[in-house]
Amino acid sequence: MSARKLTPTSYAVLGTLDGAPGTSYDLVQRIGLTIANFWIFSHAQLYDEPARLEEAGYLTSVTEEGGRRRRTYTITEAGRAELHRWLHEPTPGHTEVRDPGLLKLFFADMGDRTAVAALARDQREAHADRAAMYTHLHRTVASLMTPAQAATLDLGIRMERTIADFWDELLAGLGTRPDPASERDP
Amino acid sequence: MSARKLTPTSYAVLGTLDGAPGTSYDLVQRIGLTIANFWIFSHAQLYDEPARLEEAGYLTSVTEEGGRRRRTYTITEAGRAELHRWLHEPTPGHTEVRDPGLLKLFFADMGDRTAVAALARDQREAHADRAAMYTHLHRTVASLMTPAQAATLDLGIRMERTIADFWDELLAGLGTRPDPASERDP
DNA sequence: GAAGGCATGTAATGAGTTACATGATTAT
DNA sequence: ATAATCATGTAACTCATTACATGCCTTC
Repeated sequence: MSARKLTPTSYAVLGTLDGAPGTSYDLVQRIGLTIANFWIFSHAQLYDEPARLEEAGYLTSVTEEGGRRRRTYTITEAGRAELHRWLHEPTPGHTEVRDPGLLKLFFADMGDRTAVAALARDQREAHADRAAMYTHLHRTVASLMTPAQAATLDLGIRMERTIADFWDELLAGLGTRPDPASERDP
Repeated sequence: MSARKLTPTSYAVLGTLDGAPGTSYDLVQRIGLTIANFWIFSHAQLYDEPARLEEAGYLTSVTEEGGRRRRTYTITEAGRAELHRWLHEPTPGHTEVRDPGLLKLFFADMGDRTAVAALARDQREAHADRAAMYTHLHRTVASLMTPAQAATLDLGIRMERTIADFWDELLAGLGTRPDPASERDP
């Protein structure tokens, strides 16, 4: 029950367990379908973090007797209180857009047309695909989400579109003719 | 000179030192003004990582004799080769948008109008400010950047606007009149 | 010539990733 | 009944963050 500063990981776990208890594997599933779209937590983190939160008194767990000895976590009152405290406190920290493609662009030599164009094409496709995927998700499962969850997905769509457009325009700006080496559309 | 997988941090350092040698402090400055806008590396990382890169043969360093014993790093041929290899290799991994505000929204109870509205207002301001700041930066120092660097900044502006708009619309959707300090709904 | 801040670095701790390991379940 | 895959967890390692420590330079 030692004090420690909670991280975004902690709140992702607390928030996910609020409302329904679950095992680490459940967390992997629930978070994988939702939060992981914008903030990735590795599988192992979702095993470590609940253990820490239990140690801190924000969760309790029961371990299955037989077989796999699955551990199911439940949020405590203290956990719920901490979650709500966090929800109401001012939000510090700025948005990081950790995008490997963007990092590459930063160091790219615009003179190297082919390399930049290849990067731009890849990124455009990847982000357009993601935008489409989210849009589909939004249409199919929005009804199962809370309005707030649907809203985050909406932002996800907007951002992917913004990024896809950016690469698309960058590509156009390169004066790229359909490129000999590896083109798609006419 | 042991092999190891390089991380984005590694490439940020290699890329920044390509063209001009520098100390860790120089890295802090150069990266702080540019890359840190979308991908933050802590001060200590920029001391640790060059040491690792030297160990791996991608950098060499000379240490000042007197006083502070400053260590200046220079990229090696191997380092440059690795940087270029990376620049030309396909880019895996998807964009993470690590935004504490967004994480909060995900768990927010839309019924709690005041809390959501407060969050939305804060975020809208913060992102609008950032968009303005980047725009200013772009106008004033774009000429000092490579076109690729200016392009990343351009994306930064677009993203911040997208996010600011999102919060703005969310706020409007809550049926919020201009707000006297903290009201509830009619 | 003392105070305050910028420059420079390290140590301790904590978090995150990768790799490994194995138990259940399903499909063939 | 075997292979394949899903579910579950831990261990080892690498990275990142925070805190600390101190040197140097400016300014008053």
